[in-house]
Amino acid sequence: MEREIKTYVLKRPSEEAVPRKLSINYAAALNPQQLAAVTAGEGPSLVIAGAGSGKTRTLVYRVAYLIDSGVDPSNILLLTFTRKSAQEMLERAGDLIGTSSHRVCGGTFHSVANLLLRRYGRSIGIEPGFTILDRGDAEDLIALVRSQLGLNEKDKRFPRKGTIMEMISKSENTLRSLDEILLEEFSHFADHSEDLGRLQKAYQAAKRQKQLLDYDDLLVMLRQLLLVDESARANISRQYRYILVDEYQDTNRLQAEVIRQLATTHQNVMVVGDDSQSIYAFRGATFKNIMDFPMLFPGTTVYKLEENYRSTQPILNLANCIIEEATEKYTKRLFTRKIDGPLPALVEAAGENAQSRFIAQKILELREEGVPLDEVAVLFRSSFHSFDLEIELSRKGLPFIKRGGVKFIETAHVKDLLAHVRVVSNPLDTVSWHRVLLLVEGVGPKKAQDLLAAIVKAERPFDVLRGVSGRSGQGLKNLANTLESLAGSDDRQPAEQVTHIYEYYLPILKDQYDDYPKRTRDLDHLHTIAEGYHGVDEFLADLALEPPDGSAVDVEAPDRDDERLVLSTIHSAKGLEWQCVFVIWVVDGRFPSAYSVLTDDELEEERRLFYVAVTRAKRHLFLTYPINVYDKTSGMLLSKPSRFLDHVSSDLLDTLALVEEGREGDWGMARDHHYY
DNA sequence: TGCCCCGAGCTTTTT
DNA sequence: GCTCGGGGCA
Repeated sequence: MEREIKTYVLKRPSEEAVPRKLSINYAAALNPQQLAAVTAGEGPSLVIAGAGSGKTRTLVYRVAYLIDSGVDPSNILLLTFTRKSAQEMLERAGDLIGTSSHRVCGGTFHSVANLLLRRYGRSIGIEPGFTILDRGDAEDLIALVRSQLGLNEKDKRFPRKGTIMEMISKSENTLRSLDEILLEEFSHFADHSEDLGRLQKAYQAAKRQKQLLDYDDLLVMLRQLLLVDESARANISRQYRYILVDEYQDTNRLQAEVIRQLATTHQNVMVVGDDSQSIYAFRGATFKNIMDFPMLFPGTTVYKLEENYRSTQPILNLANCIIEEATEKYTKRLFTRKIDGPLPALVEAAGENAQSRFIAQKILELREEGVPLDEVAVLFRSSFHSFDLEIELSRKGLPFIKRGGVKFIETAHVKDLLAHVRVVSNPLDTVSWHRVLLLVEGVGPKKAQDLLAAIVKAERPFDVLRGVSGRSGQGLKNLANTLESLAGSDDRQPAEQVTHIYEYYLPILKDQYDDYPKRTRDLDHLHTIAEGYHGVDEFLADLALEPPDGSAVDVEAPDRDDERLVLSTIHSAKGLEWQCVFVIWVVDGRFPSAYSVLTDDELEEERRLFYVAVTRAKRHLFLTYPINVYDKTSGMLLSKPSRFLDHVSSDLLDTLALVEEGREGDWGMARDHHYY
C-alpha cells in the first residue's frame, strides 16, 4: 500500500533577520490614498495616479513594504518604461529598507524579456546567443528580404522599408493581423496586401534562421514561451510572485497579454498609470489597456491618487482645463495645497529666432532670481524644433543637454563598428555581415550577397574572404584577419574588441567622411562604454535595449557636474519635473502637428501630449509660439496658438507679446498685452 | 558590378 | 533639407 506523503515547507533563509514588525512608519510618510495602495493585499490592483501625485513615491514605498512584510526581494518584478527609472526607484527603496532592494528584478519589458529568453528560450528554438536588432537593423533586413523576393522592381508604389516595419510592428504589438492594420491605417497600400504578407513571413523566417530578434520579437517570443512551455511558465511565475508595472497607460495589448501570462498562478499584479498621459499610440499602446485592466483581472481593486504635489494651482487650472475636453477617461481632478504662484504665460514671438531669444533671455533672468539651470527645461513636440534654440543657447554660453532625437548609437559610424563585433559574436547575423562587407572597397550589394551565401555554408568563413582575388581581394583579407583574431579568443573583453576593430576601421572612416575627427570621438565614447562590460553579448544587448542618450556633444562637455538646462522632446520628459518649463512651438500646425489632424484618436493623443508637457512644471510655465511661420508641408502660414488653448479662458493665462528693444512704441494694436 | 549623380517624395514621438 | 531608389557610365 502506498504511503501518503505529507509535505512540510522549509522557509527560505532570509538575508537579514527582519522582524515582522514593519520598520517604516508608512502612515506618516504617505497620504491616505497612497497608503492604501502601498499596503494593498494580494490580488490585482490598479492605481490611477494623476500627474505629480506621487506615483513614483507610491511604487517605491510599495517595494519597501513588500520586502518589509517578508517578501523575498528576488520574488518582486518591477517593470518600468526605462531601465534608468527602475534603477532609481530601487535605489530609493534601498534608502528606506536597505540594500536588499537591489535584488529586486527591475527593468523594461524588453530587457526582462531579453533575460528570460536567454535563459528559457531554447524550448521555442531561441539560442541564448541571439542578437537583438534595433530599428535600423530590422529595416535593413526587411530591405534585404524585399529584394530577395524581387518586390522592389515590381512596383514603384511599394512602401518603403520604414513603412513596412511600422506596419508589421503595429500588427505584432496590437495582436491584430497585418491585413487589418493595412486596411485601417495604410489603406493606400491595401493592394499590396498579398506581397506584404509574403514579405512578413519571409522576414520572420530570416530572423529565426539567423538567430536575430527585433524589439517586437522579444515580447512576442516571451509570450510564445509562456504559452507553450508549461514548465518555463511555472518557473517564471514562481520566481516573480509580485509584479509591479509603472506607466501602464503606455503599454500595448501584447504587453498586457504578457503580464496576464506572468501572473496566471498568483494574480499579484499592481499596475500604476494615468490614462490622461497615454502618449505612445504610435507604438501600439492604448490607454484602453488601463480602462480594460479590471476586466482582464477580475476582482481588481482601484485606487486613485489625485492630490498633486508638484505644481501650483494656476498651473493645474490650466492643465485641468486642457484635459477636460478629452473624450474618454477615468474622471479625476487634480488639486494641490500650493495655492500661490505666477500665472502660466502665453508668449507670442515674431518668428522662430525671436522665440529662441526670448527663452535664452528669460532663462538668464530666472537664474538671477535664483532658479538654477538644472531646474529649467524646454520641451517640444519634435526633436528638430529645438535646432534654432540650440544655436541661440550656444551663442549666449548657456550649457544644455538634449534628450530624445537621434541617438549616438544610431549614427552610421557607430553602427559600422558594432557590426564587426556582432559578426564575431553571431556569425549567422547576415545583416551585420552585409554591412561589414559593403564597407570594403570594391564590394557592392551583389558581391556581398554572393560572399554571404558562401560564408553561411562554409565551415571556415574567413577562408572564404581570403579566397577572393581582384580589386576587393586585399580589403577582404584584412577584414578576415581582423575578425579572426577576435573570434580566436572568445573571451576577449568588449573594450579590447572595439580597440582592435577601430584600428582596422579607421582608414575606412577617413575615406568615407570628411568630418571624421568628430566621428572618431563618438567611437572613443563607445570604447568608454565598452569598458564597463565584461561580456560581449551583454554589451551588445544593453546597447540595443538601453541606448545611452546624448550624442558627441555630451562627450565634449568637460565638467559633468556643471549645471545644465534640459532640452527634451515631450515624450522623453515623461515622469520628470522642473521648477520652470518652457513649451515651444505651441502653434497650430506644429502642435498638434499637421499630420495629426487626420483622425480624432490622433488628435486626442496630441492633446494628452500637451497635457503631459504642461504638468511637468512646478512653478513657472511659459508657452511660446512664433507667428508668420511658413509650413512647407501644408503650404500654410502658421500664426495661431494651438487649438488646445481655444477653450482656455483668458484669466488662466498671462498673454505676452515680444517687442524689439527701441521699438516699444510700434506696438499699438495689442492693448491688453504686457510689454516686453 | 560598382559607383556616382540626380530626381522624387516625405518630413514625429521610442523600446 | 533629407534619404531612398533608379539610371547611366566606367
